[in-house]
Amino acid sequence: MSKAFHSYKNPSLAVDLVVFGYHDRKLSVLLLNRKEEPFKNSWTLPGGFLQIEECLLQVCNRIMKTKTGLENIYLEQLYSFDEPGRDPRGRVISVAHYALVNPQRFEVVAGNMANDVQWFPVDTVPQLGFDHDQIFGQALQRLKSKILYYPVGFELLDETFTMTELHELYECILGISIDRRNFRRKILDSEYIIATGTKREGLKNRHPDLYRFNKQLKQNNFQLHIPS
Amino acid sequence: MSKAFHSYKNPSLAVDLVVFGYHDRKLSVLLLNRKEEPFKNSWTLPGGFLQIEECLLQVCNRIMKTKTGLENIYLEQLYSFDEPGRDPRGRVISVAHYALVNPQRFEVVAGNMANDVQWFPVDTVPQLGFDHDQIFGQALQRLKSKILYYPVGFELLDETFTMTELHELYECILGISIDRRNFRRKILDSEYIIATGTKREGLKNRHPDLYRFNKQLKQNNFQLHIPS
DNA sequence: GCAAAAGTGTTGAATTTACACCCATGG
DNA sequence: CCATGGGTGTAAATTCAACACTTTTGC
Repeated sequence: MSKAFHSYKNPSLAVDLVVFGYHDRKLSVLLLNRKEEPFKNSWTLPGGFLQIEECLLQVCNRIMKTKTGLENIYLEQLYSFDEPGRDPRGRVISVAHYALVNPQRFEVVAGNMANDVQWFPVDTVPQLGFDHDQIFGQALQRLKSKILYYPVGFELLDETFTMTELHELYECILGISIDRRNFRRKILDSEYIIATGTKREGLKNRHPDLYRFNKQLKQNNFQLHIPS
Repeated sequence: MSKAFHSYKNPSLAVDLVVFGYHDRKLSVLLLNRKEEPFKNSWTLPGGFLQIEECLLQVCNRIMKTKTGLENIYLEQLYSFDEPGRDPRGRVISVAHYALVNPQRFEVVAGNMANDVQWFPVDTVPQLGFDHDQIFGQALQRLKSKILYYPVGFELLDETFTMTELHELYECILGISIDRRNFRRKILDSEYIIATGTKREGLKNRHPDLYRFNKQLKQNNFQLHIPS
């Protein structure tokens, strides 16, 4: 290594996670109640520091597992936050990521660093510690944009789902109402989903068709238009 | 500070810049020829390490100035790259940014760290050192997507410009041909540009109207559709 | 047979595309 | 007066938006 390479002091590098889940027809985010200062007893995003040998996705997965008990979930890098005062303990740069989880399939567990772990519907999120309000807002914005042209929503549903469930998910995330029939046509034309040939049983009304996400999708031919 | 806060060794934090310029009807990128190992005499993106007290945009601006002589240019964060082997000197995580420059308005100068600084048309970029091929590719992709819904292209042109110049810029960046008349209508309807009322003089044909970017733009009402 | 949710199709409106003519300028 | 590039409009095709009836099921 060159001498110059060592002559820099480095800020701490962290990761913060915006974990979205869809539960009871509500989009929620997973928050931790901190057991220690700073922001003791405040709600914050799960996060943690990077060890020298780890890569970012590894850190994310480690934090997921140890702080919330979740494993094997959809993760995407969001943005790096570097405001000098963002962490009162010192200079910390955080590479924020967001994750999409189907909460039915996982049980969340508070790790020993937190008093509590809880899902908050996105419209009832309390004020968060650090700059996590900003990170959360940006993640929500990203999710809203991305769902319009990429089938990211399927991560939030079960393996198979009905058209109505997918429709409600879109309305919930975007916060608008979308014509049921136009939505169906749009989604089916895009070939993002495939009918399984089976129907959901045990409902008191007509049994709806079940679909699954088409993983062998060649390309993005989906663009949902939202009325302004 | 808590004890835990100090117990992490931190990787070096760097910034790499993909500087785009538009010159002679070509989209170009600014590359540095390295004077030192690693990748001595190879072309790379300009980049540098973050000092403990700097924020990311400050680093970008410092590198711009010292390595290329450019100041006061459009900058946007792209992505953080963290492959463990990406820098042979050790563990370096790079927060890549991209920049848009009007090369007419600036003279590029090689800093004392580089043999040479040069604009390369994006379709003739040589193989780059580090993982800079990947960073460059991702930046180009981002620029192509962004120009479809955000008036980012104006940073590459002069303060005032003709419709034809803007049209050619779009065709060049997207690598497609766009109907001149439909493009004009789309752009004018979006109110992204304002006619200055003056015309470009001194041409041998009809004098075209000059426009400027509308900086008091309320919202994004622009969406360029590209035929698939 | 009735209430509740799911499946299906059509029509008018808006947008996009394709395309051609006239105008201003310099030589 | 002519060659070159710049300005403008219209008609057809496509896509989007709005909307209503029929089917299946459990009770």
